[in-house]
Amino acid sequence: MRLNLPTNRQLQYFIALEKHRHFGKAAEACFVSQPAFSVAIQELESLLNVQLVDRNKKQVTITAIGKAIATQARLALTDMEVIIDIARENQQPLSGHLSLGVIPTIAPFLLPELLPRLRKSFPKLDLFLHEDQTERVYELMMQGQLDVILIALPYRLRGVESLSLFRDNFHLACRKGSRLIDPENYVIDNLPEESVLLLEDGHCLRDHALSACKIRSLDKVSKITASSLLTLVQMVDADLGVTFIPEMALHSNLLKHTHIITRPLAKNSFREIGLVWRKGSRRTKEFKLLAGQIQPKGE
Amino acid sequence: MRLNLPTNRQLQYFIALEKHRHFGKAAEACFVSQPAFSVAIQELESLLNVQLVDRNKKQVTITAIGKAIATQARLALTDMEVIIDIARENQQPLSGHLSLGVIPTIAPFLLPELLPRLRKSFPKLDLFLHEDQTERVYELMMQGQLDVILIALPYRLRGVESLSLFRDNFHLACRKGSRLIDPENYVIDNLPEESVLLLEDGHCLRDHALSACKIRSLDKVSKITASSLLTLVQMVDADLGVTFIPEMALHSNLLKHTHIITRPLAKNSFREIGLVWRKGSRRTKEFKLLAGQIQPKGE
DNA sequence: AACTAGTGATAGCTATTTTCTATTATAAAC
DNA sequence: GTTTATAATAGAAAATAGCTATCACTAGTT
Repeated sequence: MRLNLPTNRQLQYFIALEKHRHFGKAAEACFVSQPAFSVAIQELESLLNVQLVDRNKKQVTITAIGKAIATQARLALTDMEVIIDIARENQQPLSGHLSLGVIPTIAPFLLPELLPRLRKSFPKLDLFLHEDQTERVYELMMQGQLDVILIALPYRLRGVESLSLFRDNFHLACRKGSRLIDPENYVIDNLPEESVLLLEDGHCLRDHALSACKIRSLDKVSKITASSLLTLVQMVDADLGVTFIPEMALHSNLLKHTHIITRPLAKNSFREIGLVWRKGSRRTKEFKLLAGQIQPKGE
Repeated sequence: MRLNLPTNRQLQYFIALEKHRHFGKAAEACFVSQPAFSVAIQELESLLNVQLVDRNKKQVTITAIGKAIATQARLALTDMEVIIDIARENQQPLSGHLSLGVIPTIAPFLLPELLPRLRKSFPKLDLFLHEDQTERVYELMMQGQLDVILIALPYRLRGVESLSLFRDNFHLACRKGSRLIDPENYVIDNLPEESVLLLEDGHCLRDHALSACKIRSLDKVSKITASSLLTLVQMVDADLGVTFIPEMALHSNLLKHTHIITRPLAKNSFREIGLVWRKGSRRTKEFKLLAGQIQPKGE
């Protein structure tokens, strides 16, 4: 029989193990159970007839030969990926599978317009969407689960390249005739205590809004938070407070059937919408092309 | 999910297809059925979303992109093999799996002594033996089915390296008191017609013996042939003819309980025993070590 | 010493993937 | 117009990979 080669799976698992030095964690990173992972590592060891890891001590140690093999394994897997790249380069750009992460404060405002346009311009594109907060889509991207993410900047990210698409200005939003504020003539710092409503922690919009409105004291911020823009708007409509809404949301029907009015903030009160991908990704060209398709809404 | 890579299997199949330009033959070379093979190629095409082969015409043609991918695939598989090599280099030489091909006119005379010696010196060696004629073991070796072969030289081979181990002299063998020949004083060319018995075609011993005895005319050679040395000896014992026996066979019990006597031929009447492997094999060192273990019998 | 937490291995079962045999479809050759 | 050669398809069987639950071992703790 032909010489038995290690499988990609076994090598991927082993490389994960070398990185995490922990079976359980490496297994998790590979999205398999720990037993399945352990078995795969054992298979690899028995196939190569070599001990790759020391499990003697409390901690996992990769043997010397294990390290050498991990290095070569990375090479082999990279070669495999190059096969994919060659195949993809041969195709039209933006065709085939592409997984895009979008944060919840962008998705409902940009996607309804973007998706039909993409479908029309790139009919062979098989888009997979994942909506989650910045931290989560970033992690998924770095793990290779997502190809590219559409998020709001600034955001502290490492190992990425990004393209800034456009500014998204913040607007003050309050109920018409609010007892809290006169929208035509107000000073943030004169707002009553706890009258600024924001999204709950984890949403970058919370931080961006805070930074945009240049609030001095967190006392102005309500302890009550909303878990979605929709809820937030409902709270403002009930005059429980005021908030700051990104411009792209204004052109949606988020504020329809409410008594909320909005006023622009100062010109430098904005978040930036950006497309972000892993540094050195082989699909950079495609991402730039994709970026060109993403326009601020309603202009 | 993590980016799906092509499997080694798919790449191996595709490389075979690129070589044979024929689904059925490539499948056979991979030791799978044609449907399984076809399915694997289709899987690869669908995974890469690229057409690798043109099946339009009567003949299979690899597309341009297919050729590029085949090249990269060979790279990737070589990397995989290097993993195996690294693992093996780390082990003792002559340990783990080794498949050895031996021809039938050597195996019964050298192996009974060789195998116990190997088992003792290299207890971790897991030897797989295959006995067949030179042409066949050579083919199996070139296909990667066998690592190394033990055969008689000279033999026309391409793409191999070899190590000559020792000379194996031919001896005349005839029944004691044969009516055909006086073993103490004979001339080959005076032998009666069809009195030289040889193995059937395909056995290299037939050609080596013919060349060793320097026979002038094929008229001396019997039309009756034997398919094994044992049969040949029985025929000589029945005084149906004479033959030429390699020295290693004399020290076996092949001639026990027969009335056959043997006489050395001229000094330059010999075949050479050699160990042969694929050119550039990464296990060359081991093969040379193995060669050192193979001794002429009974000296 | 017994207990607990942490970690990797093992067992038994299920789901998925791969392969096989048999058959079909299609195009060229006689 | 049949025959031949070749690859694709269907459906069952076999092999592989995965999961949950559990065990076994080690190191600290009580």
